[in-house]
Amino acid sequence: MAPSGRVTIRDVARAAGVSATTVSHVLNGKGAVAAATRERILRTAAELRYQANPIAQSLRGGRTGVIALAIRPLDAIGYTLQGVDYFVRLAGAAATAALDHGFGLMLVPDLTRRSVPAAMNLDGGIVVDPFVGDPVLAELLDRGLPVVSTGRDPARPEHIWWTDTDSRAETRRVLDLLFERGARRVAVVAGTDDNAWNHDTVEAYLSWAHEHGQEPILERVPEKRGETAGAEVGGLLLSRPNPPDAVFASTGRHAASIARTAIALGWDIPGRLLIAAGSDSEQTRFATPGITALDLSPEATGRLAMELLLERLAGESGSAAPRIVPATLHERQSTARLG
Amino acid sequence: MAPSGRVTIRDVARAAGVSATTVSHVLNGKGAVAAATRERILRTAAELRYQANPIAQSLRGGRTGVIALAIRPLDAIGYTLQGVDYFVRLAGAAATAALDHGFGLMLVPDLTRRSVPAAMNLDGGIVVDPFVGDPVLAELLDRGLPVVSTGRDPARPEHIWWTDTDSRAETRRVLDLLFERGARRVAVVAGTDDNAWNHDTVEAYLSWAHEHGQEPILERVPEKRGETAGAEVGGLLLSRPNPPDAVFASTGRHAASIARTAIALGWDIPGRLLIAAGSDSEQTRFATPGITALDLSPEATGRLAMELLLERLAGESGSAAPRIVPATLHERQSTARLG
DNA sequence: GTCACCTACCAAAACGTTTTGGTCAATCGT
DNA sequence: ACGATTGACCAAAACGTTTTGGTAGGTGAC
Repeated sequence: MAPSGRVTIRDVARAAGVSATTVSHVLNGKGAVAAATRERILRTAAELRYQANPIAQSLRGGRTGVIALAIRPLDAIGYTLQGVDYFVRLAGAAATAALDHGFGLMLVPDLTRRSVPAAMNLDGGIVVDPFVGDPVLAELLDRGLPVVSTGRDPARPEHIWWTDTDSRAETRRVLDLLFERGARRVAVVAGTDDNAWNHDTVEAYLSWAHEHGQEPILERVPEKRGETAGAEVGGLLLSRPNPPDAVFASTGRHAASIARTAIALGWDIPGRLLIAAGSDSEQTRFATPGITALDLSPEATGRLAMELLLERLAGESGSAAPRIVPATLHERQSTARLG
Repeated sequence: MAPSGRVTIRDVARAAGVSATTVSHVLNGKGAVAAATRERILRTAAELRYQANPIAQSLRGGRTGVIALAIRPLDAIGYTLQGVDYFVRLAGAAATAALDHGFGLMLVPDLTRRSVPAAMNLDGGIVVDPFVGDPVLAELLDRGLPVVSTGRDPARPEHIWWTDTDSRAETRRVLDLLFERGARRVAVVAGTDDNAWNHDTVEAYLSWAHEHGQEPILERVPEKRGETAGAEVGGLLLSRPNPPDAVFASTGRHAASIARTAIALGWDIPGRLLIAAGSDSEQTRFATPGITALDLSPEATGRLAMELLLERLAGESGSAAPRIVPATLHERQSTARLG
C-alpha cells in the first residue's frame, strides 16, 4: 500500500502480477486483455478495496466532475425567503440528476462579489434566472465553460443553451382563464427583478390587454418585499376609481398577500375579485381561499437543464436547445367565478 | 504555453528565467527568494495570466477544497416543500462561508441511495438534522472524513462535532411565555422525523408539563404532511372534552394550519387559544394573526457549522464543540394574551 | 521463409503542481 | 584562515492516474 495509506493502482498491479497499464485497461474496459487476467485483476482490486483516485483521474483527463449552480435571485437578496420552494425543488432535482451521472453540483453564491476560490475548477455551470446582462453568466462563459441557464438572458440572444417554461404562453393561459371566468378588468402585479420571466410576463400581458380592448393595469413590486408590499399594492389597486375585477400576480407570495388584503377590505374572492399567481408556492396552496397558480415544474426545469449540460459535456451537440418545460395550471377556489 | 492551451508554472518559470520551484515558492510565499526575483516572477505571472491548476494542487496536496452538504430531512421527502426556507437560509450561509475560505459546497442528495460518483472526493461534510443512527452521517464518517452536523445524532454520542440551538431550553422558553400569558393547558404538536430536534422538543415538553402539574397533550404529525395534517390534528385537539388553551407546534407550517383550523372552528386567537411555533417560517409571519415563533437562526447555524469544519481541517482542534446557537423569539399577535 | 497481422502485455511519458534534498557562493564567528 | 551558517536558487521526485508507443510471440497467407 502507498505510504498515504491509500490503495493505488500499482498495489493492485503488484498483487495481480501485472503492470499498472493492464489494471487501468481492465478497469476502464479499454485495451485487449485475456479473460483470465481480467478476472484475476478484478478480483484482486475488489479484495484490496481499490478505489480510483478521482483527483488523479481529473489531472490526467482534465475534468473534475463538478458543476456550478448559481441561483441569481437568491444572490440578490442573500438567500433569505422569497419564492424559495421553487429554488429548493429546482436545486434538488438538478443535484440528483448530476449525481446520477457521476457529477456533483456545487453551490456558488455570487461569483462576482467574492474572489473565486482557487480550490475549485469546474466542468460547467447552471445559472438560474439570470438577470439581463448577467455578470455571473458572463463570468462563467468567459472562463470558457459550457453553461446552461434556466430562463434566458435577453441581453445575450446568442446564448441558446437554456431551459424554461414558455412564460408568455403560460401567462396568456392564466389571463384567458380569468377572462373566461368573467373578468373584464385584469390587473397584473409583476416583480422588479430584471430578468426574462418578468419581461415576458409584462409583455404577454400588455399585448393580451390590447387584444382584449382593455387598458392595462400594471404594478411592479420588488420580489424581496413579498409580504408587506403585497398589502400596499393590493390596497392601491382596490381603491382605484375603477378597480380591477381580477389580479394576476407573478409570485405566489404577492398573490397571497394581495388576496389577504382584499379580504380584509371586504372584497369577496372569488365573488367580486379573482386572484391568480404565476408561480405556485406554499402561499397559494395555503391561502384561504386556495389561489389558482401555475406550477412551473421546477423539478423538470432543473433536471432538463442538467441533462442539457451533461449532453453538451458528452459532446452530443445535436440536441435541440432551448428546451421548453410545460407548466401545470392548478385551478383553485380563487378563480371559481365572478358574481 | 502548454499544448493544452493552459499557462503552466513552467511557462512562467521560462519567461521569468527561473525554475518552476522558485515560481512555486514565490506564489506560495514559502522559500527564500530575492526581492527583485520575486517581483519579476509576480509580474510575469500576472502578464501571462497564470492561474494555478487546482487539480494538480489537489493531487499533490491531497485536498480538493470540496465539502459535502447533506440535508437529511429533504432527502427523506425528495426536496419538495416542508420548512424549506430554513434549509435555504442555512445552505446559503454555509456555501458563503465555504467560499470565503476558498472551499466549495457540494449538494449531495442521499449518498446511501445512489452510488457515490467516482468523480468526487471530499475534504469534509456537513449533515443537516441527521436522523437517529443516520446512515449518511455514518457513510461520511466511514470514509474517514471530518464531519460536522447541524443537530446531533443521538445514537452517536461520541460524535461531538455539531452545532445546534439548545432545543430543550428554547422549547421551555416558549412554553414559559405561553404560561405567562395565561395558558394552563398547553398542547404540543411535534414532527415525526426521528431526529434530535423532535426528541428534545418532546422531552422538554414532558418535563415542563410535569413541573407545571399539567397532564401532557402531545400529538405527532409527519413533517411532510404539513398543510392537511395540521387541520386534522387541530380539529382533534379542539374537539377534546377538555381542550387546550394553547398549542405549541414545532414547525411553522403546522402552527399556521392549526391556527387556521381553529379560527374556522370559531376559536378566537389569542383570546381563547394561544399559538406558537418552534421554527419561524413564511407561514408564521404570513398568517393572520401573526404567529409567535422561534427564529432558529439558520444562517448562524450554517455558518458556524462550516467554520467548525474548516477549523478542524486547518488542524485547530482546540476549539470547543458542540457549539450552541441562540434562537430569537419573535412575539406576534397569536400569543398576546388569553381572555 | 517471410511478410503482415493479430493478441497480450508493459515501460515510460504525461497531466501540473509542491516538496525534498540538494549545490554554490557569500557571510560570519573565532 | 577555516569551518559553520545563511541566502538564493534548482533538479528531480512525488502525487495516482491514463495514454502513447512500443515489444514479443503466435498465426495465417502467399
